[in-house]
Amino acid sequence: MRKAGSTRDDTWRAIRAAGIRLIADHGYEATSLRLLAREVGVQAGSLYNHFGSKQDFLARLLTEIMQELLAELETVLAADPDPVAQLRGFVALHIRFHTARKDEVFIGNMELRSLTRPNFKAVTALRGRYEDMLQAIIERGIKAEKFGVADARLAAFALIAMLTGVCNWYDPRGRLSQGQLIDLYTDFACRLAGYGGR
Amino acid sequence: MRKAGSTRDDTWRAIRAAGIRLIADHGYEATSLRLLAREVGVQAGSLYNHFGSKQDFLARLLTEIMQELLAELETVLAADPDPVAQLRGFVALHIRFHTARKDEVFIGNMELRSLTRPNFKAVTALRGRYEDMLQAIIERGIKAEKFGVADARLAAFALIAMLTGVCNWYDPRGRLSQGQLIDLYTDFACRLAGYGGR
DNA sequence: GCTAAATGAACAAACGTTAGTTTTCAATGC
DNA sequence: GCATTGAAAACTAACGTTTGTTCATTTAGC
Repeated sequence: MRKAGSTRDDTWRAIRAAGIRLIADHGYEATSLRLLAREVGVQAGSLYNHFGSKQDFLARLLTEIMQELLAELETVLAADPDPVAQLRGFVALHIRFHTARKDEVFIGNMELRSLTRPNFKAVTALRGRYEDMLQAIIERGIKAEKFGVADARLAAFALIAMLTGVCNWYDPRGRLSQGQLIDLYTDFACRLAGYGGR
Repeated sequence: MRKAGSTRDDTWRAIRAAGIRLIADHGYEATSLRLLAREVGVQAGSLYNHFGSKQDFLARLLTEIMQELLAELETVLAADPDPVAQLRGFVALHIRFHTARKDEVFIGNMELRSLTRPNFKAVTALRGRYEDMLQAIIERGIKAEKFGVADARLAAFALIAMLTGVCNWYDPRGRLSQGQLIDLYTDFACRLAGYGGR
């Protein structure tokens, strides 16, 4: 049987959207395929027309997220070689991404542990590149005598952790707008990097 | 049947230790009571002599952790009323706690979602008090004209997120010692709070 | 008419939890 | 100091669900 007006892409998008929401709410392990299927409006077995296994599904979600984040970061960095501009761009991108696509980023941080070893390695490799890119910005800023920190790698970790925290509490209807958040966090980031100009 | 030389407290400590390690490694949902029991050297049913349910067990772990962290913070704050000293004390305590008891803190951050509503509310209330205490330090620092930040609440969130990040990657055999970490993060925190003296 | 997407039923395995039984510990009375 | 006893902590076995996944079948799209 095949549903009227159903195409591969439409169904996949519905599965993806429901999966992200359910996993963000209940966690990967606690999200059963039967619940996911019900949310999509389909039987559990039908999901296997769209992924090989539950584990494949998670790996695909997390990989895509990290790849998109990396691609956007590369665009930002290509726009201006100046370390100060790049740090500002990094903060703005990170906050925008982490507020606009909160659920996806949230599971990207929380569900790494649910990946099998090979999938885990693949996704954390992408994450490692992201960290390395921020570290490189900071190091070039130090060479250019714009930034001043004792340990660029630790500063990168501290910055990312600080910025990523927003996806734990951000509420679009909350006290602060996305723009305000970017401004405030940019200030924090510049202070942390030891940037005098601000 | 009762094992030779087994007392309530000994077994509970073993269950607690194994539970923390297993949940930190695989997550709460993915940690079965049979695996936990095997690790303790006991049958699955025997665990119910020590907790009412798996959910009770998790709630107890997370509550105890937060209570201990809060108690230690209160001791630190009582030692010196000066906001600058308190901020330094906060950072040192937080890093010490998050490196020495990495696994416990890790599950304290990750497994909140696995708590039932009432348990969740109880634990996040404790966490809220922790955040409020840091916010209060910052606000008193601003009044004393030692600190300068536009938004004390956001600064508190940013600080805690930054510091809590260490439990995601800290390795006791890693590049930086606990003492070095505290020094470097204290510097970051002071910068973030806009403290000129440092 | 061929392929692709959906169905519904079934699978074995694993889950949290309970019940009844057995063994040990610790306190009591002599 | 030794025997008795009640409670505590462990065992084994089983329960009813739920889980991820498979398979043969049916139907819609190109």
